[in-house]
Amino acid sequence: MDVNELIDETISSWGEQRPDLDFESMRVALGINVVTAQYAEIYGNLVKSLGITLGEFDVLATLRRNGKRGVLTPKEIARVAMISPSGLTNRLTRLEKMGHIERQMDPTDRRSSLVRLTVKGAQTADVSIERLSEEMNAVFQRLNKRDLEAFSRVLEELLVESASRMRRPQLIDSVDTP
Amino acid sequence: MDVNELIDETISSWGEQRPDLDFESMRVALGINVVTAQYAEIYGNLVKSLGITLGEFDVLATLRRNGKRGVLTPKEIARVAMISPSGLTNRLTRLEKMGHIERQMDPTDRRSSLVRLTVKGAQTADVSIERLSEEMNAVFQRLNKRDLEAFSRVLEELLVESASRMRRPQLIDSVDTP
DNA sequence: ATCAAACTATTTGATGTCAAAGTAACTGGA
DNA sequence: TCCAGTTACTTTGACATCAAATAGTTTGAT
Repeated sequence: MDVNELIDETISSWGEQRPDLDFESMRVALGINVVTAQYAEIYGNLVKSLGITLGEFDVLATLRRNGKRGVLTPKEIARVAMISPSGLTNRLTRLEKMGHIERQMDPTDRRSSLVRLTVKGAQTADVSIERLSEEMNAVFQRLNKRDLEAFSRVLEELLVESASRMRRPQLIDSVDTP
Repeated sequence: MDVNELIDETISSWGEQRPDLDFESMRVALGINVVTAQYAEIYGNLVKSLGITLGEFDVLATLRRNGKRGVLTPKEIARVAMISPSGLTNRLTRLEKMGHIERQMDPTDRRSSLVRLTVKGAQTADVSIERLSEEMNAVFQRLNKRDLEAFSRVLEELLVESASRMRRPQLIDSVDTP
């Protein structure tokens, strides 16, 4: 069974079970989720053959965008790559073992360090971005230009909207816990 | 710094470093990723207060869509929820401990089992879907109807397109490995 | 009727992530 | 100068996930 049918089936069965609710937007929300998962796998496979994961590519790319031998602090990388400090430490450790980056002392702040791409790391980043951008362009150039513009507009609004809905209070109120 | 700016910055710095490549579609691809991550957090928080994760909700929802005391085999749940067999076993074990589901022997096939929602599980599924659909509708009703239609069209095409690009051969060809 | 192949769910082992605690270093007001 | 508070990264511990191996069951070809 095809993924679009799976989504259709989900929406229609919810409609039967809970006719009091409106599931119109859920179709879109489900679609976004599935699209993301599918392309994460596709893009992941493109860099897998270089021995890295998509998360590790993110780090290499962040450095590479800062120059051929890009240098950044872990803090800055974590901010741009939107990852937790501990997650970044692990990625850096793996990348260091693979010889893609080097960690140096920050001469101006001994708490901090400087992360630098090696030549190998820069090459890996370059090959990766070539493959990824080619794949992305191949996918998107097939789409209707006008629809794609509308798509981008909606994405931007969704991003802005999500920001305003992020931090909510969380209380434990399980259905059988008073 | 806002997420849209982060994406803009990423695209423009790639353009400087690799003017030979085309990053137009990458903006959209990045946007989809970030939108998904942000809403996963938002929706995750909505069910977190019920003591479950979004993945666990997926299982409860799959059962609930099959009836108030929905019954399905693990195999069928795994297919619809798009999760690995081992991942499902773990989710079922957690849900069983929480009292949301029961596992029974399948009388017609002793390799298999039947998973049934408890009353508590059905309640949790219902409260969850009410919150989630409300949140989704609140977000999407703000958007331009025509843009949203275009958005859905693009999503569908992306889903179809991804299917044809999924299974690719993978060889190790790291940049310094002959 | 037999048994090899296929199937279903679970276990195992490895990976990658995060939150929170820990370590070390910096900063600025008293 | 001192030191309380802040900052930067790492470590620890807990999870969730998957791929591969496993155990038990069913199926179908002979």
